[in-house]
Amino acid sequence: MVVDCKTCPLRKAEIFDEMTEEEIQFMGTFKVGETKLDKGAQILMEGARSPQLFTVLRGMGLRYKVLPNGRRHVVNFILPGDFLGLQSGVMGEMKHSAEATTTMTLCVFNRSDLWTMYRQQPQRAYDLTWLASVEEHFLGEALASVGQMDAIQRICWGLVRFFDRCDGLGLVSDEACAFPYRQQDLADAVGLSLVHTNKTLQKLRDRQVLSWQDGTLRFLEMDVARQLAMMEEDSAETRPLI
Amino acid sequence: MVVDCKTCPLRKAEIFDEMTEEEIQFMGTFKVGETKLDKGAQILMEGARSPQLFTVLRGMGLRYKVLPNGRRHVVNFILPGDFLGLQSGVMGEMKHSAEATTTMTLCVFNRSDLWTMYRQQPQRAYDLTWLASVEEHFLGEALASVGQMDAIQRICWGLVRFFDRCDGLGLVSDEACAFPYRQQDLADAVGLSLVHTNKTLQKLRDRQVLSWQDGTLRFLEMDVARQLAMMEEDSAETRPLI
DNA sequence: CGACGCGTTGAAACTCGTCAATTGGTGTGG
DNA sequence: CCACACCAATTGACGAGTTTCAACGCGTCG
Repeated sequence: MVVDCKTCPLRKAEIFDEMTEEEIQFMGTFKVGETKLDKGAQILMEGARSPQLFTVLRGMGLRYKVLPNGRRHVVNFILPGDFLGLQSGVMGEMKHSAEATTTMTLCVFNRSDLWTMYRQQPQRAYDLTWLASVEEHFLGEALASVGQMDAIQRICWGLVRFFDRCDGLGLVSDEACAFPYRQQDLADAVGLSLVHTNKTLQKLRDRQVLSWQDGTLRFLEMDVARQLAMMEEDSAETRPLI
Repeated sequence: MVVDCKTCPLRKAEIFDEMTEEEIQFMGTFKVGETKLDKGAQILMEGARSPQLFTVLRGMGLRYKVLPNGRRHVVNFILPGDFLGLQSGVMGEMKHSAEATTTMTLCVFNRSDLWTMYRQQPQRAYDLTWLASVEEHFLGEALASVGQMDAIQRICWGLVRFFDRCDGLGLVSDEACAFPYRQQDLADAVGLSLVHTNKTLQKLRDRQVLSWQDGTLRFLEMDVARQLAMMEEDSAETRPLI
């Protein structure tokens, strides 16, 4: 039942870089197993020193931080191909938590092998830095979005961003993609209250910009949504897959 | 006039990891020169493909993004020891701009030597990933702060964070540190309007939590400020210096 | 001297958060 | 099979927090 890296279905997605035979070979030895998680399960906990790193093979989840006052901020949505635990890998402990929103399957790697990778596979090491940089870039955009936009713009931004990521992974069919989260999750991601998020979604539905029901997200007027979100057309740059 | 890596004054700061002789040696060959910038000068421009990377030797600045609607978000304040241009180094182009707030001196590296570093100095490569991870961590905190806190909390968060960074660099003396920015910069960093930032600062002054005048920041009640910012005591973890 | 940048202040308008109550769907136990 | 609890989505009302507009003071610079 375990997926062999050689035939990993994720690599087919257009968003990922090509990999050499040698790299695939190496990833095969790096991977030590798979984990299957039920929906709602915790993947990582803030402050934990997990000895393991993961790549999401199937399913969706979310990363979040909980503030001392009890409020939660959703840092990002987790999609297939995402690499989890890099912070604990290099910094010693996780700086945020992660949980499964749907059932998920994760490829498991040993943190202790990370250093081997840096010595023996400089290209893969470079890719890891790349990933961290991409994440930094994303968080920078999220920060600008939450800091400078109003409710409608932020909601559009969050949903368009999610849609584009799904698109790159080939998860969009018929102009629609799965969005298995609750309104509360979206609210915590863009820094709005649940009630206001709900009312803003209502406006976007009324204006025929998008629809979201039964866990399915669909943009009826993508160009309007992009304009509201102040995002360019998805650039379709490729990125590494670990 | 050019500082030799062997005698780099920055390395003395307690916040930075110890470096081996070999690493210092390598950095000496990696460094190709220095640049001095006047206040207000652009360091990096969003979208640019700079062939150079920098480490801040002296001075302060800020990183920011400009949104299509003209609004600006200050992503972070730039302090000595910060490494600039990693995104353009690994991803091809900068995802934000940076400018000097005071006069600055930068160590200059060639982007083309980065790959050599990955092949020959895995420890330094690892450090680069660490840096990107730290930055990601910081942005995650900023995101949670801007997304979930009110004005007083956000302002405290931004200023305490800055103060702690200065502290780690040995830039705090007499309980005070330099803060050479405008209120507008702080406002753009925490996602508030200039006017409201001003009034919130007034409250913090009235409550005797902090003072900020003539470019000098001082906390009169640091524990109150930390509580408002919902931050723990500064953990004094060390980090690599590139 | 006048222009300009930055900090400051007051008032009005508005966005957004909180409180409260309702609906519909789902699962569980009697 | 129904009663009940529970969760997510929804809606209305109200008030707090923030933004925007406008004006003024102060210092610097040409």
